[in-house]
Amino acid sequence: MKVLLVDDDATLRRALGIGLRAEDHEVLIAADGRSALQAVREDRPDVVVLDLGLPDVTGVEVLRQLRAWSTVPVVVLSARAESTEKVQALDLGADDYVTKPFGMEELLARIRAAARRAGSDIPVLEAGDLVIDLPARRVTRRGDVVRLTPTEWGLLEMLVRTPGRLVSQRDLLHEVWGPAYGRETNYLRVYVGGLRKKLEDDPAQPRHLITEAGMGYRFEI
Amino acid sequence: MKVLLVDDDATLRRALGIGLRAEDHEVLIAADGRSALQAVREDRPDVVVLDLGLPDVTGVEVLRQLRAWSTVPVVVLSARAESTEKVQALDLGADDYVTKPFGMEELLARIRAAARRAGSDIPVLEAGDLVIDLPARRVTRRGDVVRLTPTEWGLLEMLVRTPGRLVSQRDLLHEVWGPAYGRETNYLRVYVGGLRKKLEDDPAQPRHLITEAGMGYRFEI
DNA sequence: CATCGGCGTCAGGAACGCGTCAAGACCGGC
DNA sequence: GCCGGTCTTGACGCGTTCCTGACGCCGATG
Repeated sequence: MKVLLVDDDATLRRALGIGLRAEDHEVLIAADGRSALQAVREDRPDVVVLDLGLPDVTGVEVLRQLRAWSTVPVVVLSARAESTEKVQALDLGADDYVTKPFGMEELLARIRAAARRAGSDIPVLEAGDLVIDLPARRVTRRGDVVRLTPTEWGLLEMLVRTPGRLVSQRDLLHEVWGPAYGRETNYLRVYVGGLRKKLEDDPAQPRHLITEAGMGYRFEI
Repeated sequence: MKVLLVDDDATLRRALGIGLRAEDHEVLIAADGRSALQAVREDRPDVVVLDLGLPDVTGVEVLRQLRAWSTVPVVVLSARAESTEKVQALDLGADDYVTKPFGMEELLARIRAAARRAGSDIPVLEAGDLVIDLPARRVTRRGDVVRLTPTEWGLLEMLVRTPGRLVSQRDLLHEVWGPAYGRETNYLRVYVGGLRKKLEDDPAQPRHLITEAGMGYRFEI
């Protein structure tokens, strides 16, 4: 599981990082709000641990911007137990709120809980005559199984994880082909074409795999 | 029979473990919810004994997660006799609910009962002219018994436990050959070939043991 | 109207993964 | 020790998947 750790305190980062890695999580680090937002967009972590006391932007502001487009579970850390801030954070879509000082075990537990809650949101997605079962890795169209190659799966999975939402070309390439393939948009054209041929009634008039010229693609239910 | 024991209390684990092993069960241990879910996925126990008072996630949450994809019988242990929690657990698919303190004999009986009930739930899987009886470790094809080697059985069992669902090469190797055989996909090719020869009408055109190139295999009913 | 950038399509050829086979190693029972 | 069954291992052919470049279309731009 990928965990993004947003905190300006190097000591705390180090301690949490050790604990998280001990549980086989992949740990990403961001020391300020700007890079935190960038990291969520580019690396798609499964959970974000966000300290409200950041140097540049307030943590609350980071959370607000994040929630404009992402549903990634966020566990908020704060030195203050003040009710107002806590309410504010939870209203903005934080999944949990942990007050310092806290036990490492408790935090790890809350992170796991948040990730698990989020992970079981959409087991199968139905879109018209398509049924997309992500955990089973199975797509059916009007009841018939559709066979996809691994690359086609990676692309479809990335799009389907945020239905209706635009996913940039850069992020798609980053996720499916790796960070090095920053601007090879021809891959995308070829594979989106392949997916449309397999999934759409009329590949020339796609209803699900929508192009946003110059930006990316979105999966429309 | 494989029993997964999920409890954070080492004393209780030890006591139950002795009792279960005395009845010729194979006992697996998990001390928290996360490893419990992992253990069910990877080791496919026949019964799960789940203590609701776990350190990380609530036992109820573990149960909910589990039921998203597994039908393994679960016997719940709890210190509280509160009706709400009990109802909640049973609603989520627990097969039995045991309140502490309990007698060892009682618990063992309930475990046996749960396993028996579950065993008669899906005793056999019928797929075309195949009948696969997991508890009896027996496969028949058009009424004739098919002889399988231990490795072939392990592979088939892993695939058949989640019909229609893709099982990754990694998980198959992990379960049948052990964690060390992370990328020896040649084993899989050889043994899937052997199974097809024994189970499929036309091994070159398999209808049940389906390959998903680069990803894994699935058992199609 | 001409140009340009972005998208969709297609069709090789390369690279990879899969199925098969057979020889040898290993391990049990006798 | 011998024998049968089982598992491992490597090699080979073949089909699938992936990459790559070329081309046409379309809308935007000047």
